[in-house]
Amino acid sequence: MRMSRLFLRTLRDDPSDAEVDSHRLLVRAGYIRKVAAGIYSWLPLGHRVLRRVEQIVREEMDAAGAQELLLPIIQPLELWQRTGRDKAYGPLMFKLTDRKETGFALAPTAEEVITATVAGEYGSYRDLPVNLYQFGWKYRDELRPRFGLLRSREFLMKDAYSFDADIEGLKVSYKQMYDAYHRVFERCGLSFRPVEAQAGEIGGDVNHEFMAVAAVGEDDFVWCRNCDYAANVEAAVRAAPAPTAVGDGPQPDAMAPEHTPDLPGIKGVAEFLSVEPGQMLKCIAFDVDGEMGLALVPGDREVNPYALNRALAGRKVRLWDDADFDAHPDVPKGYIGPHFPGATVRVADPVVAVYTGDGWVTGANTVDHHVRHALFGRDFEVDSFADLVTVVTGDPCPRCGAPLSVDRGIEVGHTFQLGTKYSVALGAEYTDEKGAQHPMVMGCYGIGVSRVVAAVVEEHHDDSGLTWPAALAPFAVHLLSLPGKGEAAPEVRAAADRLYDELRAAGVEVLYDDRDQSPGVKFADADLLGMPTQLVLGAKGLARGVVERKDRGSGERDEVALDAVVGVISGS
RNA sequence: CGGGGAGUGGCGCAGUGGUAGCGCACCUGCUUUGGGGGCAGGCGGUCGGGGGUUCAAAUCCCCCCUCCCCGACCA
Repeated sequence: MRMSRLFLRTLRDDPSDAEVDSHRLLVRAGYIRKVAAGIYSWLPLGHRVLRRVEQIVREEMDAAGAQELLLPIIQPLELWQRTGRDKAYGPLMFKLTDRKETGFALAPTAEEVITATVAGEYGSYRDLPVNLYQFGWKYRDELRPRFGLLRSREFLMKDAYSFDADIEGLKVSYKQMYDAYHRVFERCGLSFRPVEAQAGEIGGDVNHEFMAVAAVGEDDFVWCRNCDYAANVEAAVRAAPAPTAVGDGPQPDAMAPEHTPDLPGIKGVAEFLSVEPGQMLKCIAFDVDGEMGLALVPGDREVNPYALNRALAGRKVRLWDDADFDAHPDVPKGYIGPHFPGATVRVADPVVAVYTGDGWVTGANTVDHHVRHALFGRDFEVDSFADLVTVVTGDPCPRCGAPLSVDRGIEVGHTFQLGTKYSVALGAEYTDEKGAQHPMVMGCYGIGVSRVVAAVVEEHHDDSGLTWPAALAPFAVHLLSLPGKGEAAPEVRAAADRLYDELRAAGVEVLYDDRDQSPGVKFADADLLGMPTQLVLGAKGLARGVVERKDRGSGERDEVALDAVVGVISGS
């Protein structure tokens, strides 16, 4: 492509509304333009990158045995009502009506359509398994679109759906997708981890989010650098310390009340009483089926609500908020102790039972008072122990014991074992060998194709601009001609034209800067646009029969003989 | 939706009641040519929209819209 003809305008200044590097650079380099909040146009260079990611995903999906199809973006609302998800999504869906007032939605995802489609075609165990996928624009009216392509209202998603006869089949289909995802993100040049995620309302046993490690990511996730353990913060656990029995060692003094005026916070009390926050016992009130419960954790830790829910499986658990405290003026917020008489359920982190020699500093159940020397087994009891705390960096890995890390990540893909929720609701059933009817067992698998582009930029850029991995670059080579105005100018121009033609004839995709611009402009644009290899042909080089080559990523330069460069670049 | 901020030419910005400006980009000419050169000339803006105050509004008042940030939310 000749740059003189390319639809491109680079910006010298950063766009004022871009907060993150991927957004800033993709706009500045002329890859995308904003049309509305969270809605972008993909200009020619950006479009080529998007198509590259798409093609990588397509190849891996096909290799994994999935079949590509294309589902509609406009979907009848009636279909969503049959699964109840019109309400679950609510205002997140873009809705519209046709001239007959029939309701439609712009696809936020496609479980309903694909399940209805399969239900209409297949009905025998002989048909299964089948895995279908598409690349489709998805629409979600996010409360707050932000970070450019990272959280947009319109985005390109690869969504795949597997249909199996039973759970065992689903697990096979799931593994194929899981492995394919690894290959996709490796080929895209991302540093990523699949993390075990909290099973959401969709249900299903296994659920992975593929997180690209990035400081601007919106999700925290926990992972072990020593083994393969990785998990969403909500689902993450740590190796729990073993409780030691009461009475190991000398008993501390009896509980001693201390006056701690106007100090409802852990930090203030710890300073006031000259103890570490970790020596304090935090008692968090929650509601469980209308009863009051207490979650007991060390003062320097946070209660993980999801872990609390797991600990009380089967019961409805909700942490108290301000309204609950307002409704119970007898409960001394900020001064609750583990022995608070109003609580009927007590769940403690295992650390609470560990003998500390001096007991815990905790609330005295009276406003403005705390106590010292609260001892588990003597001064208070609990109903059960559970791993309740939110994991932090340095906690021991539950599998190998090595220190865990908590990092930010961008969710570039997810895989779900769905089960039969959609097949039951939409009648996707099959007849088995004996003539009995069963709902198909489904999985769904998404990759945010446009989000991958942004995630790759977050990982592959520098101060000067983009530094594309070869697999995603719009062009493999950026050829710059520097003819100058000297006598050699026509020769340089002709030699660059010839090189451009020869490279293309050899199958190399090349962006050719044939513009009548100063060298500085061409260099700056080449670095900004970020093709992996730059070839510079100027008068001096031509006189010596060489082209200068620069590797954009490393910045390394060398010279290649003009008559050898096509072979070197094309690898032939 | 709550809180904060901003809408002035394609991009970045200045302009607090009195003739709409600057840099970049774009066009013309000259000059320069290995890291966003210089000189000269030029095109381009109902100052987000509507209403109001005033002799006079980008500027003050009211309403609305859009965009950005923090939060809540998020398969």
